[in-house]
Amino acid sequence: MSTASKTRHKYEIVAAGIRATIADSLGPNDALPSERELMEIYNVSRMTVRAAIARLADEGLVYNVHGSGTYVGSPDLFAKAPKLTSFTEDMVSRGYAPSSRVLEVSRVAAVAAVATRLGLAPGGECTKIRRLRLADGNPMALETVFLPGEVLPMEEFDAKSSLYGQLTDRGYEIHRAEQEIHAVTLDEDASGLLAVPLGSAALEIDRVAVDRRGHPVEYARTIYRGDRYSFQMAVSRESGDK
Amino acid sequence: MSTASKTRHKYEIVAAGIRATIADSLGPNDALPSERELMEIYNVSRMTVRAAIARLADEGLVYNVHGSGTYVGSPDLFAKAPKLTSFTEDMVSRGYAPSSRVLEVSRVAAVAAVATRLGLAPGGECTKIRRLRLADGNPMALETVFLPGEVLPMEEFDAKSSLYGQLTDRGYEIHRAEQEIHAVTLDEDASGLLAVPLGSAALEIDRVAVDRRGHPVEYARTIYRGDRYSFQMAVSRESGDK
DNA sequence: AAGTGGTCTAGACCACCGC
DNA sequence: CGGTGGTCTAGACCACTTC
Repeated sequence: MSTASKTRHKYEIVAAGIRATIADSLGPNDALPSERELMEIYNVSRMTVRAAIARLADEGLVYNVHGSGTYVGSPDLFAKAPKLTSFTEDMVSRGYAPSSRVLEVSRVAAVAAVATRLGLAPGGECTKIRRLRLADGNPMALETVFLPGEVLPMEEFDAKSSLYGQLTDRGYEIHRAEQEIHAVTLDEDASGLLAVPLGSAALEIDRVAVDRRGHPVEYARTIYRGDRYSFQMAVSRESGDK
Repeated sequence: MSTASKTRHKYEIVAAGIRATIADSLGPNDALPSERELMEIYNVSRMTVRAAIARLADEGLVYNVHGSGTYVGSPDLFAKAPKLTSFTEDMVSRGYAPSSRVLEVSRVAAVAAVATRLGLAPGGECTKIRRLRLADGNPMALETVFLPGEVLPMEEFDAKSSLYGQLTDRGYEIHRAEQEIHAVTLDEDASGLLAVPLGSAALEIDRVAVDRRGHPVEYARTIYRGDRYSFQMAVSRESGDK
């Protein structure tokens, strides 16, 4: 209730209003008022209504049926659109209390695999941060992050605050990322840190994050305990050209 | 070249034109003509130009910078938007020749886990299809699909043609899905079929696919060999409410 | 036939970027 | 400051669904 009043744009106001209507009085697959009705309700033009609905549809909250109407989506499919989140954000959204134990902060020369992903010359300077990530105090993941030296020199890293926040403050706002998800079995080192048996299954997520202009900002390799973590996402058919 | 001429809408024509321009003469991070220039080039209104650009931006082909311009995206991030694909489509896009060996087709009563996901009453009738999926003739994945009985009775299943195609033909077009990705270790049965050692790591992808109205059409559990398969996707920040 | 969402026009002003 | 994308209006016609 009484959400932030930071709604600058009209379509945000309309979207918030529709959200509230759904929460108050609509269930899955119920029809929303028609776009023309919404125009009158919110006293805006149709394009503004459509911008608001498009936003909600992106989230999976509603869906359109041409010639019929706009409907409330199924609750299972809410808010699962693949989104780029930090470990902290991810854990909070899952209902865990996140914390960290820093294992290593160092300045290293990029090996080929890292240099390629970060667009650096081989041997280029980068900052390496290795952290054990905890959820509700128990090991959840083992994360190794590489950042180009100029993005965040190791001396400037503050282990106590959000890495993404620090990057944003320094003018490197992450915009999108490419991720690759593998299944791996844990070696002695990783299984010890994650407190699971040697040979346990784990999800390894490799991520190259870039800023709005496509310049690499971060290469992160995170190994999640297979028994505690699964990756969830909603996908839709046709997002491509056809 | 000389793509299909089925471009009914103006924004599709504009999008195709921009695509061609990029392919012909632009590289990553080059600027597109401004929206107002594109209006004149294609003789359309600005909203139509923006609809075309929005489509291309969805695909990751271009990105906008407020106050500056629209630019060509980095090739690494092309066409990786998480998309709902069948195994066959997925393998083809990865450059493999897909094939299948049907292990089981049967009519079963839905156990609780299946009934819940498909929105059926417990014990409701459904069709179960279990297939070994091959890529270039070698085992890649083990797939178990459950379909509500009325969606596809087991007698009607044609092992030789695409399941998704059969569903579409019967009026059950899949629109979106929720997926959950786990890391697992393979038991004796699965490791034997997939031709890898017992205890190997594998990716298990559980998927509930629904039609445009949110009705479940398919529940599929697919176990991919960890040594051959990884899941790749591009994600962007902010797709949610803020 | 009536109502719905989908596309489209021809304008307008605002917010942001870079010189 | 001029140019860019972002939002917005007030209309219009088309394609589709529903009765």
